[in-house]
Amino acid sequence: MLDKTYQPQKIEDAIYGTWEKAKAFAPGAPARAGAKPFAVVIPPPNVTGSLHMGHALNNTLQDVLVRFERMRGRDVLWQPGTDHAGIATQMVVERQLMERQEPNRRAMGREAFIKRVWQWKEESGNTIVGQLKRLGCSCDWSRLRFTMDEGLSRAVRKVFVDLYRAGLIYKDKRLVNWDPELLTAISDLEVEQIETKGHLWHLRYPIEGRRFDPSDSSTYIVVATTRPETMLGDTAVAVHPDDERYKHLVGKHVILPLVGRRIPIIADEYSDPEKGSGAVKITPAHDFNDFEVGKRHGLPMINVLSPDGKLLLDPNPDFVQGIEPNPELRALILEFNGVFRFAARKLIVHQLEEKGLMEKIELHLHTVPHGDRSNAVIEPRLTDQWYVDAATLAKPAIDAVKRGNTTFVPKNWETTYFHWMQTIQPWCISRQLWWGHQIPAWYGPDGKVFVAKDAAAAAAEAKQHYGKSVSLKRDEDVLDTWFSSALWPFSTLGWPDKTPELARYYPTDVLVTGFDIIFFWVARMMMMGLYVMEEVPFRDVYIHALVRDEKGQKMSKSKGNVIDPLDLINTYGADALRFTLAAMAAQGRDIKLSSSRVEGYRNFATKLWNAARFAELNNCVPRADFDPASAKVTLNRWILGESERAAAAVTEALQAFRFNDAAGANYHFIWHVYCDWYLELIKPILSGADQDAAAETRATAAYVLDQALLLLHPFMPFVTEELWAKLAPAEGRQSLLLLAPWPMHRGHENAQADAEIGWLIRFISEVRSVRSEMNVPAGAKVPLVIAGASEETRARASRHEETLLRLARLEKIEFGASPHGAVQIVLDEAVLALPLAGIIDIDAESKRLKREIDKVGSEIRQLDAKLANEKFVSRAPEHVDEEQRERKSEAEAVAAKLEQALKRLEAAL
RNA sequence: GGGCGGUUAGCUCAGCUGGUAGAGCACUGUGUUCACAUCGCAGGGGUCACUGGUUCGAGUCCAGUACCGCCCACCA
Repeated sequence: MLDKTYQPQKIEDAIYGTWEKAKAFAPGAPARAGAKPFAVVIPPPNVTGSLHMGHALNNTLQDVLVRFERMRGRDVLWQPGTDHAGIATQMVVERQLMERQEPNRRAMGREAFIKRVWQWKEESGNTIVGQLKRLGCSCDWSRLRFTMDEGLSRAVRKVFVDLYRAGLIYKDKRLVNWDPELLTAISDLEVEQIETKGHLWHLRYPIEGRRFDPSDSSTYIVVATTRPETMLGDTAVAVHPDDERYKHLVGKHVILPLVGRRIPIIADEYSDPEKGSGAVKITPAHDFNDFEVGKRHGLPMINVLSPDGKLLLDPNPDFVQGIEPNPELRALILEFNGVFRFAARKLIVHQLEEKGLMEKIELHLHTVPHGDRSNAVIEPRLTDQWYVDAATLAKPAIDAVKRGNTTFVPKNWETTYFHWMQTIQPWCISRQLWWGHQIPAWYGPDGKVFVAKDAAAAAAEAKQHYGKSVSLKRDEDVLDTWFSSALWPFSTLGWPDKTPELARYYPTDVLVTGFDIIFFWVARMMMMGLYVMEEVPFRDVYIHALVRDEKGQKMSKSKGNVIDPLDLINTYGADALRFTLAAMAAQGRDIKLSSSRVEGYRNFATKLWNAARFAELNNCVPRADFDPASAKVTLNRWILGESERAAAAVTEALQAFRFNDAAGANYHFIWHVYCDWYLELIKPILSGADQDAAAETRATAAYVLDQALLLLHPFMPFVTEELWAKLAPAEGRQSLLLLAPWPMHRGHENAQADAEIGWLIRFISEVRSVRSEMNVPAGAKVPLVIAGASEETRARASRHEETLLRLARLEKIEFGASPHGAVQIVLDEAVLALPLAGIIDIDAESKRLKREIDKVGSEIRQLDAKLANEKFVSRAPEHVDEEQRERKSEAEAVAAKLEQALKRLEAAL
């Protein structure tokens, strides 16, 4: 016996255990040897992570697709795994060390630290795997991979070496985005531009050879800057070549304040006469634009900041270029050195003000680059780093999407993809971290680099190069986490080995991911997949929304607005959460999740549960010998057709990634068709005298419930699997629902049955509606007279008499003339009359009829206008025209009947 | 500065290729009929942001306007 209500907590774990025990998620079952493969790689969550709403959405959608295709007979591989998430993980462990007051990373040394991270990973790294299971994900966990597994690491090294040899990875000294807190370079994508209220300082740079006088503007040139502290590294002032204000100064020099360095005034088109003062200070070592200007003009590049963002003025020839070191300068260096960059800003502004070198200070709104992990202000910094020639790799990746080898859903994301790929910059892949794939590059005594798959290979190369064995030093840096993620679709399948899985499941079928990582991940998988495998990594990319809170805010711990999916699972069950997310997946950009929605779908699961309970109580058991095509009872023929239509709708929607439509079709069919109507309508049959009809109905009810479980399973796997098992299964029926075959179209629709049951439903609805409107007590049974009934109506009414009596709460049904003082309902050709004189208010009924007449009347007027319009008649397609005419004649018939009804009523007065 | 998206019932949102505006929640009335009160039945509520255009016909296509949001970009 089923419990009275569905309690997900009681069964979910057990159900999942059953699936795992049956190894039901594993691909390659003998039964599917000839089947077409269907492969999906999971976007690997960070090992540091726990399940958040974004994961819940992402993995629900994948699981829906995967379960759908598995049921459709495909040989499904859903490849799971986790990502080592370099910076994030390293930060977590470092924080842990700090909290426990243990020696920090540097104190314990690289080897010990990495060991510690691994230890942490083993202990708590896979919590998210358990959480994905709670969500119901049917990944093949036996194939769980981690980006730092030996196999995947080997793939990383091989790709690095191959790209290096092809000239597509190279080392370069240029400005990078430097995070002064994490002490590493980061890629452009990891920089967030944050709008900040700042200042624009207008500095006076004295012109060489003219005695500086604050009141004489010809003795100096004004430069505007948002970063006065970098002036210590200035090596030029640039003006636009066509700027008449400054033309005469080009070629002259200024004396850099405080420092005393002599720097040129140069003409460069980078300088924008509209901005600031029109003259701009050039600091090639601390600004991306200035770096380019510096290269064009051969300017020195003077670094004035330490890696951690403190002033660092080395009194070496670089810094003092063009000046003799002098006591004053030495004093300045002593004062400035080691001052943190923001304090240095104040210090320098103050000193300039004192010397009359500050023209003015304006408030200024501008964007300031921040590290997305540390949130520290990023410093452009001149360093040696490794780069991927992304522009070259991007070309085939662009073409593949243009040719349609990979398709984005929704399509408009392709625009975003193209735009970024076409303007792609070199990808900085080295990170000054410890946790990650150490770069397979070794340096000889003279600094020559040897890139090889391992130390031995590098040593061999070096030996050949130097003619003797030398000791090599390995590059200390690790690779950007996304480098290994980019290989995910093939590295998880065993590449570089030629595994059977690689041959069978690459390219994968669909990638499901959020739009926030199109650049980070999707684009890079495209580039690497095409380069390494010479084939796109996936055919479709389904881009889903971000989940936000009820107010549309991005969920974040600091805002405290995080909804934990596990809380929702605990309260409402995994099925309810999954169904909610699928039902809301249509939204283009974001999903505002509210728990009332989840609660509503929990109720839906309960509804289904109770429908199953009804089936159980009424002995509706699936029968192996039941043939839907042989059903005779109209009601059964109708629901079989409805079931077919629902199956078609769900199938079609899922094929088109229209998750919300698929969920909606299920919801509507199960609740509003099967429960609201079918189960109510069959009650009289089940308790009726016709044993054959009752038996057929029991079998049909069970069969259609099975169909519903099948169709709903991808969305609500737990409750459906549980019910599948509990409803005494028919022989030969697949014992696990998740492996059962998806409903196929068999053509059970029957127009006659649809018409008859449609009539029945309208009959009941109309009577109920009028009863309610007329305030007829719900419990009161009233007689009903059908006037003007056709033969068909008479037949239908007698066939369904018991049902009508029960559901419309009627005392009896008679045929004849509409009695006086009755409430009258127009139903097709007939009039349903409820003789309620004495119970109801004749006046109110008269008003009701008049309202109805008005409504139909205005519809007729509208249709008339349309049909009288010559243009409509001549230009609208025939079927539309016909439809309108038909609608009009129907409306006119109804109007006539209503008029008659009103007359009869008034006659009674 | 570019690009993209949003504006539909009190709230959160559906509405694919243009042809009588939908769902969930909330609300109102009513009901303890033997699956379900996590429920049933009935109902109220929308000039689909605004302006113009295309069309026989526009929530749906086009142009523009106004707010809101996101992404990208080196703007001193």
